[in-house]
Amino acid sequence: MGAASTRQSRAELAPHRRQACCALYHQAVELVGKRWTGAILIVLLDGPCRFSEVGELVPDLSDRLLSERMKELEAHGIVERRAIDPVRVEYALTAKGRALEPAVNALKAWAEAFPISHG
Amino acid sequence: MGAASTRQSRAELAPHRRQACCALYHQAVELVGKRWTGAILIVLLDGPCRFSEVGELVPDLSDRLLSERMKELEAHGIVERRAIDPVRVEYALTAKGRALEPAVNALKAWAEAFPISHG
DNA sequence: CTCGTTTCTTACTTAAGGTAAGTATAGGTC
DNA sequence: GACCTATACTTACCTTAAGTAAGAAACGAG
Repeated sequence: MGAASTRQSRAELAPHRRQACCALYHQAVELVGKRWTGAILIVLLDGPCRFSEVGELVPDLSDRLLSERMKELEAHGIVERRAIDPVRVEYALTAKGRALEPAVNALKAWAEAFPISHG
Repeated sequence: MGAASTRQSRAELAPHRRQACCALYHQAVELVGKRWTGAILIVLLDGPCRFSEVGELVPDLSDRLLSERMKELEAHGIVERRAIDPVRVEYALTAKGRALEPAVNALKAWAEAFPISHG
């Protein structure tokens, strides 16, 4: 509620001359764009994967964050958790998760066409 | 360098059975997916925009973060800063920035097809 | 039964984000 | 020409999220 005060007066003065940032898109980009989430998704788009396999395939991702991100993605119905036994767990994308493929591929194509310089 | 140690032994044991998360894509998703960046981009894709206009169109985005994100996007050659006079400034996407449109549209389509529940 | 592996969890430190206020420049008002 | 408002930031401070390290529970191998 804080930034609103900075902007409040302006927002009232500015009429709807232009489309405001769509709320659904905003929520999506804040979730999918969260740190590590994009990397986890591209790995899972290649097929179901064990916890530790995802960790191996995403450099510098710690167990703690991987566990946290997986829980978030599961809570949003993007990945499905399949416990083989209490020790072995497999994660797979749901239909909702697989529907992200075009977006991921488009971003990947952009990344390869316009590589980022330093990091 | 920290999480690497957690994973080091495993990474050595696991051969390249499956494609690892592509570095270029990873850098791109970490930049574009950064908080507020996606929202700023969708606003600028609609056309060049003043600093305060972007602020009006992205709810709850503070001046401080808008300034920070704009600097980052400019540093990566995604937006171009045009100072009309010392007080008035306009931001526009570069060709590299406009090339993000398919990715943004794909994510927007996903967001509208599979709305996110709570937030 | 001890050892190693896997999937987390808890406790703690550091980096990023959020809030509030201030700064510099320009233009307008009186 | 002192005073006010608007714009595009900047600085200082505090809170939340990310990163590090260590360990716990559930098996399976030997």
